[in-house]
Amino acid sequence: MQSSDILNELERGTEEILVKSELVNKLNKGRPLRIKVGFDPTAPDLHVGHTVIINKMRQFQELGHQVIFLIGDFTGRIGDPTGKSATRPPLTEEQVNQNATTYKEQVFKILDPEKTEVAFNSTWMAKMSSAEMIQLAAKQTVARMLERDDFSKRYKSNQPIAIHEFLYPLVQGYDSVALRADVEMGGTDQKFNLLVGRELQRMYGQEQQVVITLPLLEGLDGVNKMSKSLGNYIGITDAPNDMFGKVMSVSDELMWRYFDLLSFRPLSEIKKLRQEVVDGFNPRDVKFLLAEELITRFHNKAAAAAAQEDFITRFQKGTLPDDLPEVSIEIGSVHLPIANILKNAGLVESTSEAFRMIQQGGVKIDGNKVEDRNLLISKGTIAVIQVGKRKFAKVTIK
RNA sequence: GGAGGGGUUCCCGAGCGGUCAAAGGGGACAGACUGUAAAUUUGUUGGCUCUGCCUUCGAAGGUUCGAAUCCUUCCCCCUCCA
Repeated sequence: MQSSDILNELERGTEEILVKSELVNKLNKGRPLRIKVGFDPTAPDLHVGHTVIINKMRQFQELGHQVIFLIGDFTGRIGDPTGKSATRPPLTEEQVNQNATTYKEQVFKILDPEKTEVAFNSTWMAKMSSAEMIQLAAKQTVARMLERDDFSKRYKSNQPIAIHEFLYPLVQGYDSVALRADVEMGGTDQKFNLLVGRELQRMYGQEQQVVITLPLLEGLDGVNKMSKSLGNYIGITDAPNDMFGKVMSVSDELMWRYFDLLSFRPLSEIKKLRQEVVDGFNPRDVKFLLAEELITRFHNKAAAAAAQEDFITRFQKGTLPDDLPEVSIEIGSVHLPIANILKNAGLVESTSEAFRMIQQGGVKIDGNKVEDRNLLISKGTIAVIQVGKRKFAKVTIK
């Protein structure tokens, strides 16, 4: 591959490369570059939003570079300055190790384990003395810290900023010094922290790392960034059917964004698909392709095909899938009102919710809408109960 | 240390003695329409042994026939001055 082609490949899907000419110089050195990417140890359940950067890491690996998967176990104790929570309860070493294992299992679905170095920043940070920490803190000013977008916003709008939050970028930056990183990648929200790494490296007499930022992927709602707490994510360990459903529920607009950031298809092919949709091809079927690609990546091809078939029988033809979750509940008496059955089967949160669902016509037993909210279900009944479009179970009443 | 502002249901935010399970918005969920898309539209959004009852408005006490609303103490958050 030509070096200009390599650069184009690396640039694809990135938000910003600071500084591009430095990256070119580094690439021309002909040695494997050290590519640092930090991860938070508290959230080891990855969703596809995280994979945007992991895909990029893989790309570097394929080009022969050294990827460092840094687990911020020390930083995790400080708490990232999101403004949401002040301090986090410290994780035990055991928890960190367990999370790290979970991480690896997931990440190695994309990365090559042979070419990945896993590091923990507590390795060097835990040894740092208070005096050294203060020296580190002395290398940046409050004014500089307030340049960070969220800090300045919070400061201006009278939101609290705790002192320790200033330490977070410093520690993250110091990691780059400790690892002698050539390149550090992160989400656009990480830009400030990544740049602090550059400055600290210079102050410690090292060659400065190149900073590459990648866009944050929007969640299923298309508005907020994908996150577990918002529940708008596609988890990479999600079951094939769930993944398929989630991809299908994404808006047409957002689908293209997902193609850009998650698909391994060449840009030219994506462009062609767009044109086909403009010419009248059903976007739903293009979404099928995306779902298929993702499920193949995180599960396998057969699972992808099965999920698609299941989806078609379930939603296009309206029949129920074969592998319904089965629930059996025991009741004390001869029969129980439907509301309680729904609650006991875990199909609704409360009997009040059950009543609401019935009232709104969202409850079906063996395909028949339940009209009577006081309907009694007798012992020995076996029926497929459905609440809304997505929740259903084969319920056995004992 | 001083002065002031504030804590309301998933979130924002009204309410400031009864008509308050608490306006309005957001989100979410359900129905219609669809392509499990968008847009639109109708409705729901504390719990229960459900047309009634029970528990909620930072916490605990108190005043009152009656408190989210008044009083006391406590806890927490923010701002300004020093």
